[in-house]
Amino acid sequence: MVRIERPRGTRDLLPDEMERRRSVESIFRRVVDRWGYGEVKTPTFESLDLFTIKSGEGIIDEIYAFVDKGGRQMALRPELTAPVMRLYVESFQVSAKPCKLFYFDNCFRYERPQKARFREFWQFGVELIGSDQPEADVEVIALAVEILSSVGIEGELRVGNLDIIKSIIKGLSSVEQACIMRLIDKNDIVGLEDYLKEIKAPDPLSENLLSLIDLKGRDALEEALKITGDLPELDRFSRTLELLDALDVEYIVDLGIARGLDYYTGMVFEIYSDKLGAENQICGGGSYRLAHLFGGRDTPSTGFGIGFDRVMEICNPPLRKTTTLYLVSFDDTRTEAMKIAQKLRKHTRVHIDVMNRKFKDQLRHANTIGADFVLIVGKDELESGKLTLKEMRSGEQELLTLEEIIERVEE
RNA sequence: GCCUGGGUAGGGUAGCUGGACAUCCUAUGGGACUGUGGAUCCCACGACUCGGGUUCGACCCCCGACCCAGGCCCCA
Repeated sequence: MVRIERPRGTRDLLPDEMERRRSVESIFRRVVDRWGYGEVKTPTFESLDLFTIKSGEGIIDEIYAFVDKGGRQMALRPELTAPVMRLYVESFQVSAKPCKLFYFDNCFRYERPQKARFREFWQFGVELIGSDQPEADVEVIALAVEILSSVGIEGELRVGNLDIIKSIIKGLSSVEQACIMRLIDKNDIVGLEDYLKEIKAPDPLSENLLSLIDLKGRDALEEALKITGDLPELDRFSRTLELLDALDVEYIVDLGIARGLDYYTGMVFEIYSDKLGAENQICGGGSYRLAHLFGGRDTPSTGFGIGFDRVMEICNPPLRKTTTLYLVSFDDTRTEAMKIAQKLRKHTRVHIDVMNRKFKDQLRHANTIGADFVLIVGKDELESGKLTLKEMRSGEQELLTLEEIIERVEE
């Protein structure tokens, strides 16, 4: 017999873990609801084109792609921004702006699995569509920060801006620009220097670029101003940071972050945790333009995706404690016991023997599964109209009516 | 795709530079035990990741694959 194994990079999620995940999920949902975002769900697979148009070369070779029986090129979604924007173009283009959407779904990437990196993983994210104002950028950042802090995660927020970098290299070809952005994203400074020499970029450009991406922290903006001169993008970025300050959102300016996906335009941000291993980014986002690529009008948007599995690695969500009742019965009282169990399930969690175990073994089993109470439904009890409720922890028991029992277990 | 370290019952382990039915703990199911759990005892269940090679003989040595953990890369 061949044992079928779980596909590489995937996980089975067992009841305890699912309970933790549902707890975090419901906290996240509550936050985005308070901010007025509506949930959307898109298909698990889409046309391959949706992801190859603008997500960048990087994503193509890690996509789960296949040809369906009709000969169509399809792909399991590697991320959700593109699908949500496709959905937006189809359904929300003429709706009131801004359009505020959130999602929580699984994504697939063909990568080498390691700590907090899987081939099937979950993303919780939002897209704020229709505004290119700093206020929109700030709302999205602040929301990301609040979602994470709602489960006790205080990550390191880094905020950057691609417009500023792009203003310096706008004279270069688009291929050269893309290549430069990729090297910046990789933080490959040596590679970047080599590349600038290779394409014979003018010296001032190279110098400016290299010093710009090196800017980090408080003074970054002023320094950038010295390098680039007055730029409208700089003003906007300044306003963004001002608003973050006003909201007491802590951040580090980092003009060296570039993001792996090619569709980002202006503001970009990433949130890191020091509690994870090599895969320490728990959130990434920024402003982008995608709608026009999917047949819609050119529309500014801002969004982020949170790596849900990474969040689960580092947080301890509150778990709801439900009183567990184990109903012990005998051959001659089984039917009645099952009826009683049905009634009690309206009030709490109830187990009943389905193994035809003997009395003592039922009790033993109630103990091993951690039942809070055992309710004994025997002939004597049924005749008296009361049932024996035993508290497992203390071992104390008493005869009570069904109503009294309900009152007790609902406490 | 690359690097490092690993794969023995459901979980945890012992055995090994080759020798008979692979050790123990735990979990699970049953019994001792006819209406009072956690203990104890007994029984059952259940594994050498897979495929080659070397050998009279491989869990052990060699090669490869697969999978796992961690790192590179990339990302969430």
